Amino acid sequence: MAGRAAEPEVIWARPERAGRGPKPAYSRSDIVAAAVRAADADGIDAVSMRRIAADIGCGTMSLYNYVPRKEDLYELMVDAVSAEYELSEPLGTSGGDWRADMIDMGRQARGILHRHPWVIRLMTTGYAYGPNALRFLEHCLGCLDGLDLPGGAKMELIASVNGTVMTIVANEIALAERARSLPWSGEQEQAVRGAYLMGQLAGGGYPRLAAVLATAGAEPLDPEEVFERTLGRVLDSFVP
Amino acid sequence: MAGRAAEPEVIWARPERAGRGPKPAYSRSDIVAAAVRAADADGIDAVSMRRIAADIGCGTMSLYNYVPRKEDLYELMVDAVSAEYELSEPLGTSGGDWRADMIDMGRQARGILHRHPWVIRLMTTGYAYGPNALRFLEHCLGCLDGLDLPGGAKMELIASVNGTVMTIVANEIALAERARSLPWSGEQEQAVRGAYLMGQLAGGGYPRLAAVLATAGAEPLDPEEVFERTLGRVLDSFVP
DNA sequence: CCGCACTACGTACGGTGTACGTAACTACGA
DNA sequence: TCGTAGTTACGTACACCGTACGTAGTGCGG
Repeated sequence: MAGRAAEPEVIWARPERAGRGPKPAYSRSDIVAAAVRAADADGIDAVSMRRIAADIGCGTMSLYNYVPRKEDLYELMVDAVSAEYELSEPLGTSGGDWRADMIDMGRQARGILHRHPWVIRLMTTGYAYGPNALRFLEHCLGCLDGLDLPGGAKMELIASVNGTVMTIVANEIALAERARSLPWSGEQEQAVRGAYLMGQLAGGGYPRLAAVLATAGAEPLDPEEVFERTLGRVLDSFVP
Repeated sequence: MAGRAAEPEVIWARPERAGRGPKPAYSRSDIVAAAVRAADADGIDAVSMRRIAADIGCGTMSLYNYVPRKEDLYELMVDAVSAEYELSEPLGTSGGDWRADMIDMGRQARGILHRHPWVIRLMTTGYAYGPNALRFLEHCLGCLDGLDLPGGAKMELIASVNGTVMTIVANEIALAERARSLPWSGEQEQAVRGAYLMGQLAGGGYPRLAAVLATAGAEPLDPEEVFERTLGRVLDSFVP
């Protein structure tokens, strides 16, 4: 019997190497790195077991010795990417300014999500408790050490910052990511959708929306500015 | 030549019925309704062209006369579901209290997302400008009519409310949705993951996290309470 | 009334995740 | 020390996916 039974398990609790058989020719991190590379280059849908196996240079089914199911590979990918956080030790980089620390975390998260847009799709499907996620949480709690807030509220603050960053970046990259799976270019898509929207607005059925987009939509707003402002608002909402 | 060329187009601009040939046997809304039913019942991954065709009672490829690509079907599904908003006419239900109106919108959004959890996956991939989305935006702007805020800020407020609701509900249903694609039950999954987490916390590597979860995690917190509190914070962050 | 755009549908292609069987190899228990 | 159990690698096969393409029939616009 080759594969182990389909018992409930968590990938993090599964040892990478069992003591018995021949030495594995590859490693779990090789596989995850290849998957991340593929997703960065061609989107999450391009991550297939066959492609990764080809990249690594092994047979497709050999991967299942390292990763029991593709879902687990996703989970490993998300955690691998959250290793990119630079978590200054032992506390925040600002020497006690929790607000600056959380803004730094938000900016870092934004950078990570821009480098790996597929993370958004994966994270909305659930997993967020790998080793690196735990280190991240612990670090954030450390930054909030001096803050006079109950523990639950601190967790909510961290979750709000993360969630806000994710939705903002999701908006920022929506068009670009969507264009990846389309048979035409992103510019064409934007043009066609813009034309449709303008046509609808010209119809007069949405007067307020038309007014807002006519004035505010005249010059496109700076993404950095929106990001900083929104993040600031989130923090203010916890400690005004 | 049967299919039309792969030119950039938006599903909303494509007329459902062209004047020339025989009367279509089905309708776009039939197909979308079947897709929504399938997604509600078995998750978004269960929505396949073959299954919908079987539900409808037609050949698989006939669907492509109504929906050029599956992505467009997704877009139609999202908009179909946003028709479930009850948008009181002509303004908010509260006679000028924008705060109550936006809270109502948030609660309705939460209900919709709980009824159709797959919407979260689809919306993070982009499309949000179908007819019902436009009606929703226009309505929200109407609710904010009396509010002294620039148009851009109003749009940010609406986006923040929507984004917040989405991330909250994503967390609320993460486990349940994840369990759908697993070969074991959600309870087993939760048990195994909880055990792993407890083991990690017991290791002493995450003292602050362990402390927070030990006190705050003793009795599980009420989702309604978290939702209302978070939503309130978002509104406060715009107009304190 | 003719022609053509449109409908419906079957077949087929290239892709997916992964169950299962086989053969080689190694570390442990006796 | 040696047999054997468990692990590794990998090929084959299955069921499913989206959809390109071809064909036949239908009914409106010129």
